[in-house]
Amino acid sequence: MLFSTKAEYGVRLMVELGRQPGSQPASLGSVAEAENLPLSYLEHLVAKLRKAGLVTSTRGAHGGYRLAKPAEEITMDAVVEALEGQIAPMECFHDSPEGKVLCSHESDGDQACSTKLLWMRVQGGVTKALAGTTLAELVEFSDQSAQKRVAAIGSAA
Amino acid sequence: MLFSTKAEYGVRLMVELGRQPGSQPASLGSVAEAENLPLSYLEHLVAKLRKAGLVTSTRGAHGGYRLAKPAEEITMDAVVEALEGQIAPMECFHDSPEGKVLCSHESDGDQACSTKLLWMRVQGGVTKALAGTTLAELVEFSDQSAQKRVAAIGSAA
DNA sequence: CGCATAACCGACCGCTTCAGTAGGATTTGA
DNA sequence: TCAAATCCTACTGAAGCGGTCGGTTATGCG
Repeated sequence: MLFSTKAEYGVRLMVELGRQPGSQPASLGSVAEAENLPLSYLEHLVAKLRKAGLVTSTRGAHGGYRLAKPAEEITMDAVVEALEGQIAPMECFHDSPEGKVLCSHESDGDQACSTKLLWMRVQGGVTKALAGTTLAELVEFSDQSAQKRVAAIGSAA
Repeated sequence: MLFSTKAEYGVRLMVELGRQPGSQPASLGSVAEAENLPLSYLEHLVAKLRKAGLVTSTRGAHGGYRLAKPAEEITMDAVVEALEGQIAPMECFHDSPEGKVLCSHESDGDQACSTKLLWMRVQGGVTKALAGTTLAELVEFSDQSAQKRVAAIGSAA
């Protein structure tokens, strides 16, 4: 598996917040119930999202979480990275200060290790997919399928 | 990390075999030395590659491993999949009998879970990168950088 | 004020995988 | 026969995953 359930649960959590009308905060409890996920585990995940500045929280009664930005401005690379940590295909891959991708096997100069070409392409494919998807898209996507369900029930009745 | 060192080491191993002149078998020991990797660990990896039909082996003295097919016909999705197992972005993702990708959260009908769109795109990006890269490309890539090194040393002397 | 409701925080736990080691059995060329 | 090699199984320490639990703090409401 490329990603663990942390990404899965976390994305579902974000979508649920995105579905919330207005900017009303949703309690973790309600999210956990809606998505059928363990509340105490979600607490860990939402903490990461908060530290990454993707959600804001209000404490106390009737408190909860809401998106820190409009869903259109939240791309999924930020969400997944907040949950899973730096996204790289391989351990020896990290962003250098100049933003370039370097393999730790190329100690100095322009010497390239044999796998670099491959991981560069994989990295590109993944980040393109993640950065090219906004939370708003996922919210709309899930709304559509919900409407389908309602329509099906309606026509059956 | 998307992949473990199993993929890294395994790909390097395959490249090393691809660099071998003729169809001469290379012993694991020589590969381990060339790539500076633990021999006893490579044994596990090469076993997976052999079971996947990517390399063939000849036992006994002067034995070793060679590619089962020309490097041009070996795509990296097969290699990585042999080493890491089925490549899917998420646990709930598996190929259905008809080849379609299904999420186990959509129990029946056309109900889609909110994350499906995202993982579909990620899956597409990764498989496109892996299936679109042949072992021959990586061999050529590593040969080029080796030539660069030789040239650099030559000009320095 | 007091209480319920929530966010917060850290410790712990069983399980699986990772990365590697160890030891031996088997096959084969010289 | 011996050395070199593949092959196979079992084991291990460390780390991450997927939670659980208990407790603390903040806040709205009656």
